[in-house]
Amino acid sequence: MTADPETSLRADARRNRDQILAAAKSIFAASGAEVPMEEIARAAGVGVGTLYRRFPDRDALVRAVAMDNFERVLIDARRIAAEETSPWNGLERLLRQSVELQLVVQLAMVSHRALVILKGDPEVRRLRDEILVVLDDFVRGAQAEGKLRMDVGAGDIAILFATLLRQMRAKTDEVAAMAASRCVGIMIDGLSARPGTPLPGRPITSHDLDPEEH
Amino acid sequence: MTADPETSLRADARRNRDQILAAAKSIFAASGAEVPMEEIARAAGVGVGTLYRRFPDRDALVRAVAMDNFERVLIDARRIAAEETSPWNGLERLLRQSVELQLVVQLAMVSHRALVILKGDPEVRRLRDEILVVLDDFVRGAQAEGKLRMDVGAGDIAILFATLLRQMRAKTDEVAAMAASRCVGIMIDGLSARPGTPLPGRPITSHDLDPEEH
DNA sequence: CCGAAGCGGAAGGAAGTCGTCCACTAGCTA
DNA sequence: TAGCTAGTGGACGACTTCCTTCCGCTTCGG
Repeated sequence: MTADPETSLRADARRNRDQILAAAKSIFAASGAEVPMEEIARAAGVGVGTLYRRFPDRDALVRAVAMDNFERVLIDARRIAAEETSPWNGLERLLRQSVELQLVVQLAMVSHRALVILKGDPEVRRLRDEILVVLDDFVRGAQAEGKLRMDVGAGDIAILFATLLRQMRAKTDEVAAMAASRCVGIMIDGLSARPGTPLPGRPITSHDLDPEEH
Repeated sequence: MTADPETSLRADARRNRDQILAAAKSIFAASGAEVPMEEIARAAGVGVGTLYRRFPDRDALVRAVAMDNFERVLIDARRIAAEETSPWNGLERLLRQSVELQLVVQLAMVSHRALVILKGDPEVRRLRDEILVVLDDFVRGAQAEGKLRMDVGAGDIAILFATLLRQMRAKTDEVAAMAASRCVGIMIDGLSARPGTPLPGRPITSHDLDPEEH
């Protein structure tokens, strides 16, 4: 809409902007969208003033991070879908390289604050929906080839991962770092179609995650 | 030490105390140990003043909740261990009736605040260690009977579980309620010993969870 | 070399939480 | 039933934490 806010920035300003976005991304993923602005600024190696110059308030920052990240994941997911002939393998790949995906899920489905902020933005909304469509395809495909248990939906997977990965990366110590990927591994094995215990209730679909009423 | 602070309370006071403990327990489990005192008071149906009369500060409340809950879980775990001949079945039962267990894990291993508070109390510490011993027994036993995958330790299970269930019960809506038990089900299937993908790193033991340095 | 864009971080202000205090209520005892 | 005292609730001031603005100084780029 407006004449490309990302060009026509002085070189150093441009660099700072990118650093802020990267820092915010990693911190949001690890600790949710409510962390102090100053912490983000520090992680980006800039002052708060700089952050606020570039993003007028927290909402703007969250929106920018979401846009950037959603796009990236969507591209990734589509690339994987194109490369991988087995939907199950694709799903697995998607889940394992999960740092990016985690943020999507975090922002789009878990963090209440983020949800409210992003809900208003139709463009973000559109990206979110496209991602869910792709995820749904993976799920249905993997089930069709008999690799994914039949009694789960895309919503189950989203919830599982969002909850799992959250807080996991917050700790810096080496045990915690290992824990995250191990948990993902266990979950994947739990999801695979092998004789196990049936789950209670019904599959949770991506549709169930839509915020209808609050 | 002091002459039993739980007797010699007026009947209504006693009742209030119990309600506070129950409310705190359920709220701590769902949202961690940092929720406002007023929220706990409200949930218990009393005023803040009453809460503070019974528990001088937040630390005292956390300690009391932990003691109560740890004892309960320890008794439970031992009862299950005695009743169940298969350690794997015992472990599964323990994990499924998880509300109590979740709080233990939350308090003892995840919440940083709670950790600091409880660390000083040798009695709590002792209970915690006993629970970990019992859990370790379950894990080793289940592995010995070939039901539990060999590449996990008690720490893996604790982390997985704590992270999973946290935040899960916060939402009241019916989808979220279902999600929790479904996630536990998936996790259990992921833990069971069947051909799956090996996990990265090494098993995380209960020892790894001890807070050595901070 | 100069002007303007950009920078950091101190500081004002808003929001929320803690724990105290005191006027009032209700169990227990005689 | 009456009185004593333990118990109660919630308003309130101190404090903390976070948001955002503002301004003197720095750095880029022409």
